[in-house]
Amino acid sequence: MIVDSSGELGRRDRKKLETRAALERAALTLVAERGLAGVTVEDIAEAVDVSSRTFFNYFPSKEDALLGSDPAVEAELRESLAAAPPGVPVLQALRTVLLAEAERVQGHREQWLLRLKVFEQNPSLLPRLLAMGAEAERGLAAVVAERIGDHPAAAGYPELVIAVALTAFRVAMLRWSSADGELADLVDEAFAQVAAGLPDPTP
Amino acid sequence: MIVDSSGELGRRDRKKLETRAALERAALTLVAERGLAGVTVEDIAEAVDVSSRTFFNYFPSKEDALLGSDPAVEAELRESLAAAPPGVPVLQALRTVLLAEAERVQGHREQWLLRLKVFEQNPSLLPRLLAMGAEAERGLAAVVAERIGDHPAAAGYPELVIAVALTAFRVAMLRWSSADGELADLVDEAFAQVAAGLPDPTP
DNA sequence: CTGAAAGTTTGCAGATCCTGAAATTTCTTC
DNA sequence: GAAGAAATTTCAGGATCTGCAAACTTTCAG
Repeated sequence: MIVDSSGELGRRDRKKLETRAALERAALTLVAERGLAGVTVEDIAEAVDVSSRTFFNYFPSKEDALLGSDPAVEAELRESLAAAPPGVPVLQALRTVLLAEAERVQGHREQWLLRLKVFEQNPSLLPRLLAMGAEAERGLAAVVAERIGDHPAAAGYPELVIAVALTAFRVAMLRWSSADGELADLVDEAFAQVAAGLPDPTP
Repeated sequence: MIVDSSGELGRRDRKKLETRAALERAALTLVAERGLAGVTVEDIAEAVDVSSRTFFNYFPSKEDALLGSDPAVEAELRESLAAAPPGVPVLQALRTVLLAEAERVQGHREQWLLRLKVFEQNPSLLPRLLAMGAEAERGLAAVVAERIGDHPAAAGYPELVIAVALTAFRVAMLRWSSADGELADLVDEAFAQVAAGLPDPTP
């Protein structure tokens, strides 16, 4: 990636990003229309007017084009978490970080709703959706371990708190996809329940 | 499935179960030896001396043979949960149910450790591992919804508590795979932390 | 402007995955 | 045993995905 002083990309990299985005868009819309099995990689490549070999230069599989996973986002989550002031409890820090992420997702509402719709209609994709979090988990758990220091009483805590936090986020997203409202509110609500120890809701 | 009065299976069904188990075993050991990419479906079928088409009669994909997922287990989890006495809080009921499940897993320690080793060495399988829980989630969430009744304050609670509980179980399993000890203890510990609202561990 | 370096796209060959359909074998039941 | 049900096999074929080398585009230095 070549970046000039003002943060602009060169033509080459702009084209790359555009191709990638176009492939994602095409994959999402086509699969939304015809279902996962009704769309071949060739169809997607065709729609963007590149060879199917090129598709595989960008995504390792058809499913991956639908995920919208972005290594840059992961890295940013890690950095945000690491940047939280020392006194803040881990769960609280995660809540803040993921609320910011929720705002971002909300910013691409259209695309995410389409994506979630595709996931609903093609349950075989759910694994990948969950795994998207899973990849991030290791890295985030390492940040938490760093943060709380290394002592026996904390064994397993980093993995657990990260896994639970991402789970809360995911559940909030699925809720958000089937009802109107602010994703951030749903995320916040989920964290509140987790922080309270998930007591039975009182009618 | 034909079951005679004493709960025994006929020859046909015994063979089916045996074939299925043999395919799982072969898949696990071969992949543990050579890695996921180093083993073809044909290799697995060959090792069990069936045609590769038969493999696909049992498992929809190579990965699925490694999962050890069992619809019967899911059903049992749902029933156990539904059978918990009315007064018990949901999280507590889940703890009990999953502790029992932990004992069961511990009973197949060898196979599960091999399986988890395979997962570690082939991260592309992690999605499926997570998804195994995901399939169960819907059903379990429905049981929880039934249990707590339907009121606005509880929106999203069933999905959240189930997702978190299964996450806790999964984290405990991963910990268990890399250290000796009782899985049940690790599960219990994880639930205790969740019930306490995941406070920072005190050094 | 020009040519070389670097990076991207493409076509192609080929292994593997997975599915449908029909033929064959194995098991159950009468 | 013979009929029928169920499982397995064989076969054909479409789709996924990878490696490789050729062709093309962009970048950049001179």
